[in-house]
Amino acid sequence: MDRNNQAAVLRIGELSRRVGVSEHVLRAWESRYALLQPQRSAGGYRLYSETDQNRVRRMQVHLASGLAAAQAAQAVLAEDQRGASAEEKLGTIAEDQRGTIADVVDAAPRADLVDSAVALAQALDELDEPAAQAVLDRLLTDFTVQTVLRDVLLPYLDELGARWEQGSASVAQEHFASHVIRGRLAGLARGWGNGRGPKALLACPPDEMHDLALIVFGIVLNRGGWRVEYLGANTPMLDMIQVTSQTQPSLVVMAASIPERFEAVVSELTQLAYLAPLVLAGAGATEEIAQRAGARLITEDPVTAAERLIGT
Amino acid sequence: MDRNNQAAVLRIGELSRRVGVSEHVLRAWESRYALLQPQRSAGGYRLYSETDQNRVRRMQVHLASGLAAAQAAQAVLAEDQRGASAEEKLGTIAEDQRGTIADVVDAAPRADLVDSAVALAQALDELDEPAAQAVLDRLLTDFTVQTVLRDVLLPYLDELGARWEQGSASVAQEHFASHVIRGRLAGLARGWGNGRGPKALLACPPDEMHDLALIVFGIVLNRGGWRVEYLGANTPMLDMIQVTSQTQPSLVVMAASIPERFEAVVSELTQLAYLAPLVLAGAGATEEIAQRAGARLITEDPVTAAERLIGT
DNA sequence: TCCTGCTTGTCAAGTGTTCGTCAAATGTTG
DNA sequence: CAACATTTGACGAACACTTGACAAGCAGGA
Repeated sequence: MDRNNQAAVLRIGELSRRVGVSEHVLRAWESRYALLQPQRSAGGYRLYSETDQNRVRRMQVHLASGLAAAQAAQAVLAEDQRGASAEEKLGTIAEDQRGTIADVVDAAPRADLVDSAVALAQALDELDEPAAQAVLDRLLTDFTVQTVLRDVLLPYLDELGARWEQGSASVAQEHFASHVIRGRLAGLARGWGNGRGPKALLACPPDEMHDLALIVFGIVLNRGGWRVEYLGANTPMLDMIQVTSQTQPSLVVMAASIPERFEAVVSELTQLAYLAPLVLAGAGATEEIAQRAGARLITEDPVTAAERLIGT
Repeated sequence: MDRNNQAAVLRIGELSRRVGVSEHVLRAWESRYALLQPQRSAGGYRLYSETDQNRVRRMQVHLASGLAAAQAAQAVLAEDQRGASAEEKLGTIAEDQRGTIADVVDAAPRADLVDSAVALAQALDELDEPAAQAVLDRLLTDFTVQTVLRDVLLPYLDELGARWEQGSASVAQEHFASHVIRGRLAGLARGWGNGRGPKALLACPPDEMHDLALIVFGIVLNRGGWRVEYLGANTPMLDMIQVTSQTQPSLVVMAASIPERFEAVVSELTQLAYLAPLVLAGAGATEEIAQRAGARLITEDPVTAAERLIGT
């Protein structure tokens, strides 16, 4: 609604910086596929709006999912035709919901998954919570939790992280998306301490703030019958050691996004590995550190790793 | 309000010094983009007001975010057009603040509430997630959401914070409790961007990490029909300003636990207050800062404050 | 297997625009 | 009188535009 009549204020250089696509390519996409139709300044400079920025983002999603440029652009334009505004999007999705009641295991075709992934990325980028929740509702009725986590949420988080590093995602977008996703994950995690299966203790080492993938791991583990005890991001090693010796979990999992987080506490990790089987995970987990600490290593994505652990 | 008819007293040199923009550039922005329309002294000297100074500041914000000068100026002027309406709304909100306490009907006797609060604290302290969830389930069926938030969760969080400061709560306990509570709150917050009521933008200033009370505030606001847009802890002021000017909320609420968080960004808060009615909340919100920033103040607990705002 | 043709990202050259900066000559303030 | 401002006009670096071409990658066919 409020977002419809947007000011066209971005010149090509800035847009290029924000989305990480070269100016040449932006112009090529415009002339070859009519992906963008920027306004022009008095002197003939292209002026892009937020909508244009968004189109480019969706273009990138499609490219990443393997489409050729021409088809990716076509898909973006087709999406726009179906209703660019978030409100309309929500309506469309709501209507669609009566069709498929989801025959247990991923009955819906793969294409729907990609569509939804794109719609989710768009809604989150636009800070549109209702649309994002609607897409997530849809996903969780149409597909298994594992599929949604592995093929939609984790890839989106990776992509967001990458955009964040290159400066093309704003802090606001990152916070907003994290909050929405964290909320959904919390819902899936509810009661994961319950049950009679083996118990896993999950946490991130000091200064590590990214715990979403670890929560995903815990959720899948729990669905396989495990009990989960969760201490979250940035947990002091002293607490880890105390809690471990107190509650005696069958497994301790620590995740970090960069090796430095583990390296800073190798000696404590070693102690911890004495108290319970220890697994290091995340992009920060290296063979070398695991060996030094006497721990095991997880290199796959959290969902696959957890499934392996529960023997599915 | 007091911003409309301001004394125009700054000569160009002084303004230049204050905002760190050369006199040449100030004149260029005036002639090229009509960013400023200073009054003139008898002899033809430019005389600027606080409003002009503010405009320059916002111009700088947009430049810093990568816009070209012409577009940055265009954005500032567009904001001004809407700024007026935001001022009016602030008056409306002030009127709505008549006192109504609304102790809604709670089915179960008060004693049960206290019992449950104690049981919850115990379960959380013992890292017993199933027990904590069970108590929360019970509470939420027996009492209103508002009551649970105001009389159980918020007091527990306060107490935990206090124990934390004096060192009698472990990091593990603090993390665990935060995670469980955050998960429940996220469930209650689901879909809070939905609806047709006025929209509130919620966030914490840079370096402020405690956002649970702010989420509580948003939940109660949403139950009163408001839409909530949530950016969470540690949000850069640049993002606040951008999102505010983009989405035009009826109200912006920022919360911090200590005054330093606000002090560090007073000038940005002032800019923000110009874009939309601004409210400061939390233990860090002081009368003095609110006045300097041109913001309002919330001193009560989040639940009561939100109820007041929605006129319950 | 090689060839062919299409797609798509990249580059260059030459021209035009934007915007901060500067200078010169003149006037105002206190 | 010193310090401060005014206007006009112009300059150059950074930025952007268009046109046209080129090469890597990849499909399909002989």
